[in-house]
Amino acid sequence: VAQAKLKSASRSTSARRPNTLEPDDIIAVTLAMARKGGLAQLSMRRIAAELQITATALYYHFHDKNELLDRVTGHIMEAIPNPDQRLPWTERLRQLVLLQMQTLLAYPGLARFLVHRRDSAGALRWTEAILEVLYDAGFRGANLKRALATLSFFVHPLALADERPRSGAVPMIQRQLITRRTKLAPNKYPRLIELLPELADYSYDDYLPIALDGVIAGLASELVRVGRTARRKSARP
Amino acid sequence: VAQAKLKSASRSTSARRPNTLEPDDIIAVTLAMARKGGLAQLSMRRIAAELQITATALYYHFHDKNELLDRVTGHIMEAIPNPDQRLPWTERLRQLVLLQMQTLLAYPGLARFLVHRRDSAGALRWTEAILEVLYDAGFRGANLKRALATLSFFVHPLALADERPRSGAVPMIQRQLITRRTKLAPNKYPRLIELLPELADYSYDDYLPIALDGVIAGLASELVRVGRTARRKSARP
DNA sequence: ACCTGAACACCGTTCAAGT
DNA sequence: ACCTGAACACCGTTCAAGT
Repeated sequence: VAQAKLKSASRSTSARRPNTLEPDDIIAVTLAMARKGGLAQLSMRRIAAELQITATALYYHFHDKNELLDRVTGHIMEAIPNPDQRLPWTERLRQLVLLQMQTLLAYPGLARFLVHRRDSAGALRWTEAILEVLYDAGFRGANLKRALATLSFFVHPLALADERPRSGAVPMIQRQLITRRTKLAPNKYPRLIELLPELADYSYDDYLPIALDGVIAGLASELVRVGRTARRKSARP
Repeated sequence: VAQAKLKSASRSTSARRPNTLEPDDIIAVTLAMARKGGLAQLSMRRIAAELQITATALYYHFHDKNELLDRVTGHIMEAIPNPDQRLPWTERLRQLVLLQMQTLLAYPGLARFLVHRRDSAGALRWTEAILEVLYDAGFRGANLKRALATLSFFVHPLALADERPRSGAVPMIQRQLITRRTKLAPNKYPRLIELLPELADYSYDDYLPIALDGVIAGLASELVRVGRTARRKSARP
């Protein structure tokens, strides 16, 4: 969808000079590459090769790699649809955060870029989307800050990774690997060894929605408490 | 502390051949470099230069960079002290997680390495330390899994970064940067612009303990609910 | 205006060769 | 046993030169 928009935009602006390489073409190609292998795998030389130009030519259109990635990640984050506004805010927030996290996992290196460049288009879009839901839910002032912070600290560990996992469900504690390791140091990880049978091979994906529900429930209880206090205050005078 | 332990270990094993470079010497030097600039800044060539050898010499002592970093990060994570066991488990967990997070922030790139190598000594130490507290608190089986998962999803966003921030308190939403950006696209981030005055310049560090308390409170309520159910079940027959 | 080519200062890693 | 040196296949970026 985002790619199609880019293609038509470049075509209309380059109507007079059809064979000229436009910045939007570079972004579109980079976006396609990112979809396949994530951000971390992108290099100026690889992008240039895909475009059949030299790497240094890219520097004519963009000041540096960050500027190009800023544009690309902006498109990625803007492609995340906003959940239906008529849903209860808890469900709306749940859907939004799951979609955002899915996107961060689909593009390894994206989360790191957004944190590194907190003023990038993608980072602002992430914030804006969450603020829309929180505001409609009734969060204001200090509570809004707190809610935004709480959601900022809710990060899928695999969003830290630079490679896309080959299997769908990534086990947090992989019995094989741990067993090999712990055999080398049997008295270093007593609890881990003892609890391994009940912990082994559980995946992040299984517990993501559960953990998220916990976070949202916490936010909801904050909001209710604030609402009660506000009503009491306004009723007194 | 960890460095002193390494030094003496290498001295005792190399008593017969005092001028020989030991793997522990390499680890000690790498550890010192990591303390100054984080993991992300370490390269085989830089480590070798500090040791006054060639980069390729390192490959005689370690199979690859990951093996060296595995050892180094193991020492880093093992240097985190376990909180006093006599404390209430909620306080114990709070102290542990704050210390762990402080360590991850002190060594940019460490969090990413631990996620990338979930069977590394450092990653296992992280898990072991948390399991010790959760087990003593009374978490078992599915609840233990859930608690561990919940804590896994609690990640400081700046742990994703590769550079240590120069200033102590890093603002999540920096008024200057955002204002510059949003002026270029005034109708793209309506909520962000509207709420900027009340959101601006608040730091992650201010909200970290608050967010953590929320997570721990959630875990505690889980534990209480489970305890009640178990007592009811055992009282019935 | 738009792009190339050479160059610089980096990476991780392999491998034959030296002592 | 322990290390060097050359080499390979990469990086991001600058800058003079071409058309």
